[in-house]
Amino acid sequence: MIFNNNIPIYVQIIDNIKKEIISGTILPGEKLPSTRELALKYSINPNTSQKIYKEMERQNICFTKRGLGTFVTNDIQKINEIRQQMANSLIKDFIRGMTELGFSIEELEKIIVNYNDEK
Amino acid sequence: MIFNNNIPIYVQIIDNIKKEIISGTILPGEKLPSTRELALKYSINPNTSQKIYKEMERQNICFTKRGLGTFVTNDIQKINEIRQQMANSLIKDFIRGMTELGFSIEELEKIIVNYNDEK
Amino acid sequence: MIFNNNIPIYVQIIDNIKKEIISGTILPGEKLPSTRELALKYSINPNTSQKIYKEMERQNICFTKRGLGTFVTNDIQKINEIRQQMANSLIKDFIRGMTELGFSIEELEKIIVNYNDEK
Amino acid sequence: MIFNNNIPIYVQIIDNIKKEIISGTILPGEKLPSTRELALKYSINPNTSQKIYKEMERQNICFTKRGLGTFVTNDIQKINEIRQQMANSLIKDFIRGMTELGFSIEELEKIIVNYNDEK
DNA sequence: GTGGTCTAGACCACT
DNA sequence: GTGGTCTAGACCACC
Repeated sequence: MIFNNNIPIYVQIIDNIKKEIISGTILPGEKLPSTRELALKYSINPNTSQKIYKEMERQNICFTKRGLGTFVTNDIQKINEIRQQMANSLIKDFIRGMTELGFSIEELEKIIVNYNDEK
Repeated sequence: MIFNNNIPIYVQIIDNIKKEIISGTILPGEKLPSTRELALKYSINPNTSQKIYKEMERQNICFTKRGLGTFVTNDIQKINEIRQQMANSLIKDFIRGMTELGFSIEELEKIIVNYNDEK
Repeated sequence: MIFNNNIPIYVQIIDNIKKEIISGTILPGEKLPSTRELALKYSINPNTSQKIYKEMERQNICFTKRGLGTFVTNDIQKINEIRQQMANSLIKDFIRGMTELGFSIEELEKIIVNYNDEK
Repeated sequence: MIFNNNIPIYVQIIDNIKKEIISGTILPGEKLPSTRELALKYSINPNTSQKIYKEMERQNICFTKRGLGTFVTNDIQKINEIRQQMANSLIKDFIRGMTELGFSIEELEKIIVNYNDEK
């Protein structure tokens, strides 16, 4: 994984893990890698792994069982909620940004449709 | 102007000025405020103004005449190019983000159309 | 290091570091001194160090790992390219300047040869 | 004339006029343009013209006759001296720069010879 | 008055 | 400890 230097690494990895959870690559209730494994996987410092799980726990995306590891939440509702949150944030940013650049919603529709056709 | 604490002030102001140029609030070739004026306008330090103009110059958005001031580029092509660049970046991020969350392009179309209707 | 008062200190130091990289005093991929160390080394303000590394990064001479430090590029090709660029710029300026003063290329050859002999 | 933003305009113009004198475009004893004419010619501020002549006078390149204008020195020796000065400065900078980049004098000879052949 | 450079020093997030 | 940002304020050359 290549990191964008302007966004904290831990935020980028959290985002990545969230997407794996939402897309089903990681299932609800599944055990996440240990902090050491995570550190190896992403070539980061174990301290950063720690920070990642701590922050995800704070967001109720996962929970820790002492001596067993960190697990993805079982709450499917919560997972859907996260998906919706992330989507809304993307949509809002996109539309706000584009209208500030002088694009109308009608133009945005065309752009999306054309984008589909190009592919 | 209210600043988002997670993004450097100078980046936010650059974005703002770019939008003023794109929207025609500031015309091609027009003189931009002096670094001191800019500092007053946004309640920032003149050093930050300096950083803003230097970075914009690096992006060929403006140029400097020694002792006279900083001016928006006369190159209208360049201004259009910036608008397109900013738009493309927004579009790419949006579509990539949404598809990673499992949305299809068709769904994106519906979201945009609905967004329009809601208003 | 003694600074020439007519050229910004940060430009002179960049030039110096570039030469250290080209000559192999600093190796590709090697960690550069921290901004604070650089500040001490050259008796400059840490802000000036910052400016130096930022500009060098812009020129793809080095890259930054957050919280770890600034490193010389690993791209040996790039380093050779910089050497060639710096050389070409010197050659061009020299020949243009001398021909403007009315020297022919033949005369330049003689000057260089004599310069060698004088030593 | 296109100015390099990193060198004072007045220095660039002085350099340019010196070259015109050395190359014979402007003859010894010839009247130079008035400050106003010079300002028009180079699209600069008359203050800058003033500064240019003042500095050239200081270097004994020209002299002023009250009410008549500014004239190039009649002293051909002086003109040759300036030529030699400018040349020496170019040569010194070139050789110093190139040796710092690791080029030997022999290589410099080849570069100059090849440069000739390319043309 | 204008931008460019620099110092001094602070605060922050990241590793 | 590392870089990144920012403030405060100074000095300079240039136009």
